[in-house]
Amino acid sequence: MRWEDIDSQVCSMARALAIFGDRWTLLIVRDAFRRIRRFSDFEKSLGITKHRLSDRLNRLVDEGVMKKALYDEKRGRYEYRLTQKGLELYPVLMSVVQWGDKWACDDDGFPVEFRHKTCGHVSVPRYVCDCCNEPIDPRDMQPIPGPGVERKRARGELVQNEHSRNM
Amino acid sequence: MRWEDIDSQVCSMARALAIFGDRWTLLIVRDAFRRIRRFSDFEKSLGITKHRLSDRLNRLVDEGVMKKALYDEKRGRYEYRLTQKGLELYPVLMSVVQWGDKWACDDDGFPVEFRHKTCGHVSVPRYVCDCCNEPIDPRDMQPIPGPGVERKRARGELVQNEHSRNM
DNA sequence: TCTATAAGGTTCTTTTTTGGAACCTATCGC
DNA sequence: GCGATAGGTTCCAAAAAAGAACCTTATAGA
Repeated sequence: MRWEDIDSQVCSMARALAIFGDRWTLLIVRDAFRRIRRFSDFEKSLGITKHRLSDRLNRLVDEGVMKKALYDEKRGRYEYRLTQKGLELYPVLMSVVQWGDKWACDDDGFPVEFRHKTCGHVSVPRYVCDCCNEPIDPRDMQPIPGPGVERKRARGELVQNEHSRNM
Repeated sequence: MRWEDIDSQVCSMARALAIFGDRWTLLIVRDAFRRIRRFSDFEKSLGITKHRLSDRLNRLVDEGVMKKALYDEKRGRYEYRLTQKGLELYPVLMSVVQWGDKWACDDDGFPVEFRHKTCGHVSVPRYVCDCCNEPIDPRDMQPIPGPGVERKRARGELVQNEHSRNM
């Protein structure tokens, strides 16, 4: 399968990764969360080539993850900012950072921690069930087909077992 | 910067993405969570070429995210299973899936939901502060340098402002 | 006025990485 | 013996990425 067809899978993960699952995109989003907004600042921060950066920023704008905002009318200069769609990538970034802190760290320890302004403490956010508030253990999560699968199945659009690859 | 040097950044995210931030790896891990274990089953599920799959599985084993387990001594056949390091990618996958459910969905709705066996309810896990249990808003999280940055800075190893790209 | 510089790109060329298909090897069931 | 199966490897063409050079407009400074 070509990567560009990956989002044809009935799988939210495949469709999400079609947008940000390449080499640089998530690092660009990371920088955007760090309030980097201008082309040249992304360039300096990432060490990415202009070509690639231009391409990735445009793609993020096309996908609605970032938006351009004019900041210099004379020269037609735009900043790149996260949209709501982009802001909601925060849990993705946070979980990647936490995993990296634990498993891809050098001997000096993790590079950064976070203070939760609301309560004032250094926080290590955790994933909990929105119902019982208990931390999630993968073995306790049982996948069940949602509407996106049931409706397609009712219309006979799914090949055998395709519903089983729908995480 | 070459992608293969990306993990030299003092950034947990860059170092994590150096391991699983390419096109296929996270989809392979997804399948592993779905109890797919054998080469040919990954191949069928993903539509990836053998070449690529072999390469990615070996890399995951090298990185300690998966391990090989002999299941047919005669033929020297191995299964690929997640290690603890791999199992702890669950929040990453889950947050990607949730984002995809919300933002990369077709009109039929999300393909899958999850029942939390512990409490018996359909659950949408969320990130909360481990201190005050409130849901996390990105704007409330203030990054502060951790030991991985402070120690390097004390040894004079950081160039100006490098600590500021350490998420 | 002339020149230099900066931002935000685009173009060109070379390397790397993919995708796709064909091929290989050992064992098993018949 | 004969085809099927699992788990690869090899080869080649196509796509994507890296690196450098170049372009355009505007503004700052000599």
